[in-house]
Amino acid sequence: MAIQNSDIARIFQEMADLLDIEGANPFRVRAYRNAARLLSGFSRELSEMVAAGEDLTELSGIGKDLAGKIEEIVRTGRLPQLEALEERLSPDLVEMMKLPGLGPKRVQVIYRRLGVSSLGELQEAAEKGRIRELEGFGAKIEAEILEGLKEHRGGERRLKLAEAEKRAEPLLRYLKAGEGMKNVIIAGSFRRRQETIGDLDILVTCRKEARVIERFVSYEDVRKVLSKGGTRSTVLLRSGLQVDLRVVPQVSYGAALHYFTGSKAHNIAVRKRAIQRGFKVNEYGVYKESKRIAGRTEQSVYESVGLPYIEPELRENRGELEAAEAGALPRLVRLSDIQGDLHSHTRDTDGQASLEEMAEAARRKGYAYLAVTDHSRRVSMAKGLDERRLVDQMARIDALNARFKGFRLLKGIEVDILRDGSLDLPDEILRELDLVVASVHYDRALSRERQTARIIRAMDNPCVHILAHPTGRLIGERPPYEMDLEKIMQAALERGCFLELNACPDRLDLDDQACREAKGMGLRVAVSTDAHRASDLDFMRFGIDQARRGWLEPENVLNTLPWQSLRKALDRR
DNA sequence: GCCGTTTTCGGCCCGACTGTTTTCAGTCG
Repeated sequence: MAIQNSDIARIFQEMADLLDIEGANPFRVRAYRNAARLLSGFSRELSEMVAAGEDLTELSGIGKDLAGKIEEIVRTGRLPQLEALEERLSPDLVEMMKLPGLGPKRVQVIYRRLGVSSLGELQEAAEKGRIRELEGFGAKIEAEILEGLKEHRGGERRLKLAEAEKRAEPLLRYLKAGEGMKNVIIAGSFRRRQETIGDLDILVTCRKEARVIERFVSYEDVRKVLSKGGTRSTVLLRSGLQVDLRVVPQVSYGAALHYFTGSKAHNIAVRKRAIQRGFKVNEYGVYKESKRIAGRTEQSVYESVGLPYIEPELRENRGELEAAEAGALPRLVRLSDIQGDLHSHTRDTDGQASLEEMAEAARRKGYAYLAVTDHSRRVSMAKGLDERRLVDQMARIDALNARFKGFRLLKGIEVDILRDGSLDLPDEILRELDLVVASVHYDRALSRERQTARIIRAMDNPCVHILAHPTGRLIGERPPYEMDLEKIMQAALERGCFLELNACPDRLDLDDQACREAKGMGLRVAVSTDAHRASDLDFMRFGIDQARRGWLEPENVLNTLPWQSLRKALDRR
């Protein structure tokens, strides 16, 4: 198994943490952290770039030294410098740094003075009251460490965006109902529409700052107030979700919104531009000397650094500033561009609504079409359709369509890709359908080579139009199966097939990086909900969020096409 | 360790809050 970018990123991250604890030059530490962040979100595999002899120092943040280390890791899977550091210190110290209240400096003191090098020893030292005796420590920090160790066992977890929305809505309603509240908005990764959320960052403008904070900490769902100041507070909700709230004056709203939306990397890049122009950007505004020259709106912040407005979904420092500079920002696809949904299920298999109910729900959305793509027979658990039942469903769809004007149900199937890459239903019947979506549900554990070959073989069949949930991942639960996605994308492009961005918030498969890669090679993506009930059609907006994070424009999305154009696009002959 | 329309040295994003101090260091985002 080749070294993946995430492996290299993890090694650099650990290097950074251990160097930090050791007291190394903080900028050297930052260089490792920057590199780790860069690599973890990088769409091409470094191992392939190394194999191709490409110059890694072309990447911003990677110099001669780090390029050499990357090559070494790709070649050997190891980094001797990290092993030497682990030898000198202890890999457990990295875990310690994740506890609240413990950063590199305090971990260093605990390690040096008490000889504590594991979480178990840390717990013992804290319980014996030895932490509080250390200089710069006290009873509070000691208690916090014990508390943190308890939480740590639960493991850190990020909420899926859809779950975060459910928790955020009542809190937002509660805050907005307060007296004198102007703007109340969730910033952070939530606003950037990242697929998972670590915490919520809420921004409020209001004249009476103290009142906002008071109202916030007295929300009924607050389990613990972690910090509380004049303009900022952090609480832990009963669900375990951490929420930060900041209050800023109205004149700073845009600057604060920009600041707290992030990402951190994007903000740093914007601030660097400001410095080059002799300005300073912080959460209160853009300043020349001590005079505020912008900050009421986000637009004004970008203008001050000579850029057009950049949509939150793009703010990851993955080239959006350069694109903005060049006037080449994408016109991101919007929910209103979507003409229909190309993946849905009914009661005939494992869905919960009838054909008619699904059609009505799609019509209410103003769609021009909805593809009914129930499972094929192999998925017996879901009562997958055989030929006879599929023919029966097709007849019922024809009957329904006769009643509709300006809308049609598309006759389709989600046909299983069998172990050898053949399809679960014969071509004769697949040819009769408007749309064939193919997907993998079984034999997920094949080798990378076999899985890739299997999927490409399925697309060799000219009946197949769309590869559904291409990587099979379930966010936070199941990793993608081993496969060469780039090769599959290339194969799809050559064959006139499309890949799906499954909009179900548990999947969001393809992810943002893959979408961007598809766009780069001219491969269109179908954003589909995989709805199993009428209300699931609303998942479309999560798909659109992810598509926007992947820089997709309307013309990169298959189902922005009206039916007649879509029909032509699906024609593989 | 990286980087360069103030370049190969000397910088590197910035402010709030907390706990432990008695003016500040460490952590966090």
